[in-house]
Amino acid sequence: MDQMVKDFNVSCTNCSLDEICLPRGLSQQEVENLSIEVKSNISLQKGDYIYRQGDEFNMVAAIKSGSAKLVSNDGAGNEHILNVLLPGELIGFDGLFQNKYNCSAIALENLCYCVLPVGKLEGLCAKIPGIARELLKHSSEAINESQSQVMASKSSAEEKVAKFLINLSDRLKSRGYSAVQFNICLTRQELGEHLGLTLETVSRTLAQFQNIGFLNVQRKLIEIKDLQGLRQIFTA
Amino acid sequence: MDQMVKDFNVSCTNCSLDEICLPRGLSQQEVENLSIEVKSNISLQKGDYIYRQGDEFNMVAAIKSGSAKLVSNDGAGNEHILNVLLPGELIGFDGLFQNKYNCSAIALENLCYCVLPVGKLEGLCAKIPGIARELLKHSSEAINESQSQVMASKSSAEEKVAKFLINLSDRLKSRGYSAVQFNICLTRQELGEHLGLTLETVSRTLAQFQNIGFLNVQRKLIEIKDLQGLRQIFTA
DNA sequence: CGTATTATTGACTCCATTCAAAGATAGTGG
DNA sequence: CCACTATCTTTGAATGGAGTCAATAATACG
Repeated sequence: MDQMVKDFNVSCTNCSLDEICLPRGLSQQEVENLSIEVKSNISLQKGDYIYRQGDEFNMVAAIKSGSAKLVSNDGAGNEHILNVLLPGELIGFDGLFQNKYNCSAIALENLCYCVLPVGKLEGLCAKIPGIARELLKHSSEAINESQSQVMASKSSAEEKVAKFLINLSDRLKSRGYSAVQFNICLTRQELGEHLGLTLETVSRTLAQFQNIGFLNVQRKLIEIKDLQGLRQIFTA
Repeated sequence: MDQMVKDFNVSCTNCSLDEICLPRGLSQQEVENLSIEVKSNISLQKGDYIYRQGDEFNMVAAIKSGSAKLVSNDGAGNEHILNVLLPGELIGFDGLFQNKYNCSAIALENLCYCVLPVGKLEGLCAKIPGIARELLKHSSEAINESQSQVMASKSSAEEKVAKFLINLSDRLKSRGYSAVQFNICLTRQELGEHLGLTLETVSRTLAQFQNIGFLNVQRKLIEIKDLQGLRQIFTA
């Protein structure tokens, strides 16, 4: 018996991340229109690139599972980890300005992501009323995020590490993961590159938090034992 | 004799800043459509607010003359100057995400600006094909700017001050002002709040640059005597 | 002219870096 | 399974750059 064949590709319309990803502010009809243009579930292994700094800007991507890092090289040989990305988060907006990516996106573990090709963007903005607003909103979120990082850069090592852990915890929680136990997929070196500290200082600060009783640290596995205490480090 | 009365309001169509401001990527027809919605030439005095942190997001603004600073308060009493704004630069995108401004914009001297009301935005995006792209591009530029500030925050006091001066010099030059002599409208305190340094360190670093022969410093008036030398501080 | 604000300069302190060494863990191949 | 290696992490000691505290100087402003 003939039957309509359902497309089994996970699309935006039935994605569990639709509340935190691009579709969050769109109507069901709009999401369906968006869904058609999105290439979903591309998978990568640890260390693989989603895109490279300097590459021509050709897509905006959404992390579907796993995590990634945004790495920027300033030309003088210094690498900085701009951000760590979790499922539902969008990347690539930095490439719009000069039509090439301003940083590299690299998988920190096995990872799936979706792609919105840049060629479809202008058409989508015309066809889907809400999409321009949502894209701008996501950009605005990225601006806010960068700005709070700039502000955090003035603070002490303890505050930096505490803020990073709390921020990660909050974001994991809002995605349905445990807020108190998680794997930071970064080495101490990478944590340092993200926070503007040396790897030794990161190590010492984590050890200190463990001694106080705020954390249990086993290499990359972090257990937050006193979220409140950790929070007070930078609200005090 | 009856004659068409020309509107003498300076509008986007005949603004000298059209190559660096919002209209930069739009066709003449598109700029005319944009121009209708833009309220131009609002003037302020030193210290006045363009908008305040926490205010409802209701417009994107473009500096027309004079300069402004973006100030963010982190709630723990720390103020940070996110950026200094020059003619032709757009502000307010940070407000899109949460529908309220993430920082305050304050005039550093007598200042004129134009306003694009947020209510007109969605309509404009639909009516003017290029406008969504241009807005996104400006957001992307803001992201890139913030990201390079994050990276710069790791560097030494000398590098920070040198980068700030070079950056300002470049932007002034592209706007037709002198690249080698200008008035930084910020106090040492404010410079410090922008660069993540104390006012004393800023003062000492400027004095040092003067001793080397890179600068002539007379309070807020800066003369760059050796742009090349200044540049080498952070390219070396 | 007097006051408030802003800027400079010096001496001392402290936090994070640097340098160094040793320990822990994961992965590989015999 | 163990040995071997590479990578990552921890910890200690010494150093240094920017912060802090304090006093003075220069400028702006009513």
